[in-house]
Amino acid sequence: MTDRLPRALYRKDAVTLARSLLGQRLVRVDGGRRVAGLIVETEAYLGLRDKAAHSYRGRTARNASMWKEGGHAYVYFVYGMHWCVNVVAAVEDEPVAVLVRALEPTEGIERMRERRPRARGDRDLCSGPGKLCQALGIDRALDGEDLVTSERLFIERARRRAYAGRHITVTARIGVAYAEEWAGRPLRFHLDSAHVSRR
DNA sequence: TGACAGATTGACT
DNA sequence: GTCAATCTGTCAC
Repeated sequence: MTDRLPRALYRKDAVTLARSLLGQRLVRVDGGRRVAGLIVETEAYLGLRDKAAHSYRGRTARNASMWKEGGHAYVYFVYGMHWCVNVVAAVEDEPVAVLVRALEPTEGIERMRERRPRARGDRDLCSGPGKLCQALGIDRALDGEDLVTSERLFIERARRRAYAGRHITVTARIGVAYAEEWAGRPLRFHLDSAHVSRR
Protein backbone atom coordinates (compact mmCIF):
# COMPACT_ATOMS: atom_id res chain seq x y z
CA MET A 1 0.00 0.00 0.00
CA THR A 2 1.21 3.40 -0.76
CA ASP A 3 1.30 6.13 1.82
CA ARG A 4 2.20 9.05 -0.35
CA LEU A 5 3.31 12.35 1.13
CA PRO A 6 0.42 14.88 0.95
CA ARG A 7 0.53 18.32 -0.65
CA ALA A 8 0.51 20.04 2.73
CA LEU A 9 3.89 18.58 3.63
CA TYR A 10 5.49 20.16 0.56
CA ARG A 11 3.96 23.58 1.13
CA LYS A 12 6.65 24.47 3.65
CA ASP A 13 9.86 26.45 3.53
CA ALA A 14 12.78 24.65 1.90
CA VAL A 15 14.71 23.98 5.13
CA THR A 16 11.71 22.35 6.80
CA LEU A 17 11.07 20.25 3.68
CA ALA A 18 14.75 19.29 3.32
CA ARG A 19 14.71 17.92 6.87
CA SER A 20 11.34 16.17 6.59
CA LEU A 21 12.28 14.37 3.37
CA LEU A 22 15.15 12.55 5.09
CA GLY A 23 14.21 8.91 5.65
CA GLN A 24 11.30 9.04 3.19
CA ARG A 25 11.17 6.85 0.08
CA LEU A 26 11.65 8.23 -3.43
CA VAL A 27 9.90 5.93 -5.89
CA ARG A 28 10.26 5.69 -9.67
CA VAL A 29 7.86 3.44 -11.56
CA ASP A 30 9.11 2.49 -15.01
CA GLY A 31 7.63 -0.24 -17.15
CA GLY A 32 5.36 -1.21 -14.25
CA ARG A 33 8.30 -1.88 -11.96
CA ARG A 34 9.35 0.05 -8.87
CA VAL A 35 12.86 1.37 -8.35
CA ALA A 36 13.20 3.12 -5.01
CA GLY A 37 15.42 4.26 -2.20
CA LEU A 38 15.36 6.09 1.11
CA ILE A 39 16.38 9.74 0.94
CA VAL A 40 19.51 10.17 3.09
CA GLU A 41 20.88 13.53 1.89
CA THR A 42 19.22 16.81 0.83
CA GLU A 43 20.05 20.48 0.27
CA ALA A 44 17.77 23.51 0.57
CA TYR A 45 17.82 26.27 -2.08
CA LEU A 46 16.12 29.46 -0.96
CA GLY A 47 15.10 31.17 -4.17
CA LEU A 48 15.45 34.82 -5.21
CA ARG A 49 17.75 35.80 -2.31
CA ASP A 50 20.00 32.69 -2.47
CA LYS A 51 22.99 33.22 -4.79
CA ALA A 52 23.45 29.45 -5.11
CA ALA A 53 19.88 28.84 -6.29
CA HIS A 54 19.09 28.50 -9.99
CA SER A 55 16.12 30.81 -9.45
CA TYR A 56 18.34 33.63 -8.09
CA ARG A 57 18.60 35.30 -11.51
CA GLY A 58 14.98 34.81 -12.36
CA ARG A 59 12.97 32.49 -14.52
CA THR A 60 14.42 30.70 -17.54
CA ALA A 61 13.19 27.84 -19.68
CA ARG A 62 15.37 25.48 -17.67
CA ASN A 63 14.29 26.46 -14.13
CA ALA A 64 10.61 27.22 -14.78
CA SER A 65 9.48 24.24 -12.68
CA MET A 66 10.86 25.92 -9.53
CA TRP A 67 7.92 28.37 -9.72
CA LYS A 68 5.37 25.57 -9.49
CA GLU A 69 3.32 24.60 -6.47
CA GLY A 70 5.17 22.67 -3.76
CA GLY A 71 5.32 18.95 -4.49
CA HIS A 72 6.39 19.17 -8.13
CA ALA A 73 9.73 17.94 -9.46
CA TYR A 74 12.39 20.25 -10.89
CA VAL A 75 14.78 18.17 -12.99
CA TYR A 76 17.76 19.91 -14.61
CA PHE A 77 20.82 19.04 -16.67
CA VAL A 78 24.31 20.06 -15.49
CA TYR A 79 27.90 19.88 -16.73
CA GLY A 80 26.64 18.71 -20.09
CA MET A 81 26.03 15.18 -18.85
CA HIS A 82 24.17 14.76 -15.56
CA TRP A 83 20.57 15.10 -14.41
CA CYS A 84 19.64 16.26 -10.89
CA VAL A 85 16.21 16.12 -9.23
CA ASN A 86 14.72 18.65 -6.83
CA VAL A 87 11.48 18.66 -4.88
CA VAL A 88 9.79 22.06 -5.19
CA ALA A 89 8.79 23.55 -1.81
CA ALA A 90 6.36 26.28 -0.67
CA VAL A 91 3.66 27.69 -2.93
CA GLU A 92 3.27 28.62 -6.57
CA ASP A 93 5.48 31.54 -7.70
CA GLU A 94 7.86 31.09 -4.76
CA PRO A 95 10.90 29.44 -6.44
CA VAL A 96 12.43 27.43 -3.60
CA ALA A 97 13.37 23.75 -3.74
CA VAL A 98 15.18 20.82 -2.17
CA LEU A 99 17.90 18.98 -4.09
CA VAL A 100 17.88 15.22 -3.46
CA ARG A 101 21.58 14.29 -3.25
CA ALA A 102 21.62 10.65 -2.16
CA LEU A 103 19.48 7.56 -1.61
CA GLU A 104 19.91 4.26 0.16
CA PRO A 105 18.66 1.76 -2.49
CA THR A 106 15.76 -0.43 -1.30
CA GLU A 107 13.84 -1.69 -4.36
CA GLY A 108 14.78 -2.53 -7.94
CA ILE A 109 18.46 -2.70 -7.15
CA GLU A 110 19.10 -4.97 -10.16
CA ARG A 111 17.55 -2.31 -12.40
CA MET A 112 19.83 0.29 -10.82
CA ARG A 113 22.88 -1.86 -11.51
CA GLU A 114 21.80 -2.20 -15.15
CA ARG A 115 21.44 1.57 -15.48
CA ARG A 116 24.78 2.20 -13.76
CA PRO A 117 27.08 -0.51 -15.12
CA ARG A 118 30.19 1.30 -13.96
CA ALA A 119 29.12 1.53 -10.33
CA ARG A 120 31.74 -0.06 -8.11
CA GLY A 121 29.25 -1.45 -5.63
CA ASP A 122 25.79 -0.82 -4.25
CA ARG A 123 27.04 2.15 -2.25
CA ASP A 124 27.97 3.73 -5.58
CA LEU A 125 24.47 3.40 -7.09
CA CYS A 126 22.75 6.46 -5.59
CA SER A 127 25.43 8.30 -3.57
CA GLY A 128 25.24 11.57 -5.49
CA PRO A 129 22.61 13.67 -7.29
CA GLY A 130 23.69 12.61 -10.78
CA LYS A 131 24.11 8.99 -9.80
CA LEU A 132 20.63 8.60 -8.32
CA CYS A 133 18.98 10.12 -11.40
CA GLN A 134 20.85 7.67 -13.60
CA ALA A 135 19.94 4.75 -11.31
CA LEU A 136 16.25 5.71 -11.26
CA GLY A 137 16.00 6.76 -14.89
CA ILE A 138 15.13 10.38 -14.10
CA ASP A 139 15.61 12.91 -16.90
CA ARG A 140 13.93 15.80 -18.72
CA ALA A 141 10.76 13.76 -19.22
CA LEU A 142 10.06 14.08 -15.48
CA ASP A 143 10.73 17.81 -15.13
CA GLY A 144 7.58 19.45 -13.76
CA GLU A 145 6.02 16.15 -12.67
CA ASP A 146 3.53 16.45 -9.80
CA LEU A 147 4.78 14.07 -7.10
CA VAL A 148 1.37 14.11 -5.39
CA THR A 149 -0.48 12.64 -8.37
CA SER A 150 2.15 11.11 -10.68
CA GLU A 151 2.24 7.39 -11.39
CA ARG A 152 5.88 7.64 -12.53
CA LEU A 153 7.65 9.51 -9.72
CA PHE A 154 6.54 10.15 -6.13
CA ILE A 155 7.55 10.02 -2.47
CA GLU A 156 6.13 7.68 0.16
CA ARG A 157 6.15 8.08 3.89
CA ALA A 158 8.65 5.43 4.92
CA ARG A 159 10.61 6.55 7.91
CA ARG A 160 12.32 3.30 8.77
CA ARG A 161 12.82 2.28 12.33
CA ALA A 162 16.58 2.50 11.72
CA TYR A 163 16.25 6.17 10.83
CA ALA A 164 13.47 7.18 13.21
CA GLY A 165 14.77 9.97 15.37
CA ARG A 166 18.17 9.55 13.81
CA HIS A 167 20.57 12.44 14.19
CA ILE A 168 20.68 14.84 11.22
CA THR A 169 24.09 16.24 10.29
CA VAL A 170 24.05 19.81 8.93
CA THR A 171 26.85 21.19 6.70
CA ALA A 172 27.45 23.72 3.94
CA ARG A 173 26.10 22.78 0.52
CA ILE A 174 28.33 20.99 -2.01
CA GLY A 175 29.62 22.63 -5.19
CA VAL A 176 28.44 26.18 -4.55
CA ALA A 177 31.74 27.89 -3.63
CA TYR A 178 30.92 30.70 -6.10
CA ALA A 179 27.87 31.80 -4.08
CA GLU A 180 29.78 34.17 -1.76
CA GLU A 181 28.04 34.57 1.61
CA TRP A 182 25.62 31.80 0.68
CA ALA A 183 28.37 29.24 0.05
CA GLY A 184 28.92 28.47 3.71
CA ARG A 185 25.34 28.56 4.92
CA PRO A 186 24.28 25.35 6.76
CA LEU A 187 21.73 24.14 4.21
CA ARG A 188 22.85 20.54 3.53
CA PHE A 189 21.25 17.82 5.65
CA HIS A 190 22.10 14.15 5.86
CA LEU A 191 21.54 11.05 7.92
CA ASP A 192 24.36 8.84 9.19
CA SER A 193 24.39 6.57 6.15
CA ALA A 194 27.02 4.84 4.02
CA HIS A 195 25.11 6.18 1.00
CA VAL A 196 25.70 9.92 1.44
CA SER A 197 27.72 11.63 -1.32
CA ARG A 198 30.46 13.00 0.95
CA ARG A 199 31.39 12.82 4.60
C1' DT B 1 28.08 35.68 -31.36
C1' DG B 2 31.47 33.69 -28.49
C1' DA B 3 33.75 32.77 -24.08
C1' DC B 4 33.05 30.92 -19.79
C1' DA B 5 31.33 28.56 -15.65
C1' DG B 6 28.32 25.44 -13.57
C1' DA B 7 23.73 22.30 -7.44
C1' DT B 8 28.92 16.19 -11.18
C1' DT B 9 31.09 12.13 -12.21
C1' DG B 10 34.55 8.84 -13.56
C1' DA B 11 39.10 7.98 -15.34
C1' DC B 12 43.62 8.56 -14.45
C1' DT B 13 48.57 10.21 -12.03
C1' DG C 1 45.34 14.53 -5.94
C1' DT C 2 44.10 16.36 -11.36
C1' DC C 3 41.21 16.77 -15.35
C1' DA C 4 37.97 16.17 -19.26
C1' DA C 5 33.29 15.30 -20.75
C1' DT C 6 29.94 18.72 -23.14
C1' DC C 7 24.50 21.18 -22.49
C1' DT C 8 22.51 25.58 -20.79
C1' DG C 9 22.43 30.25 -19.39
C1' DT C 10 24.89 34.61 -18.70
C1' DC C 11 27.59 38.29 -19.77
C1' DA C 12 30.99 40.81 -22.60
C1' DC C 13 32.04 42.26 -27.17
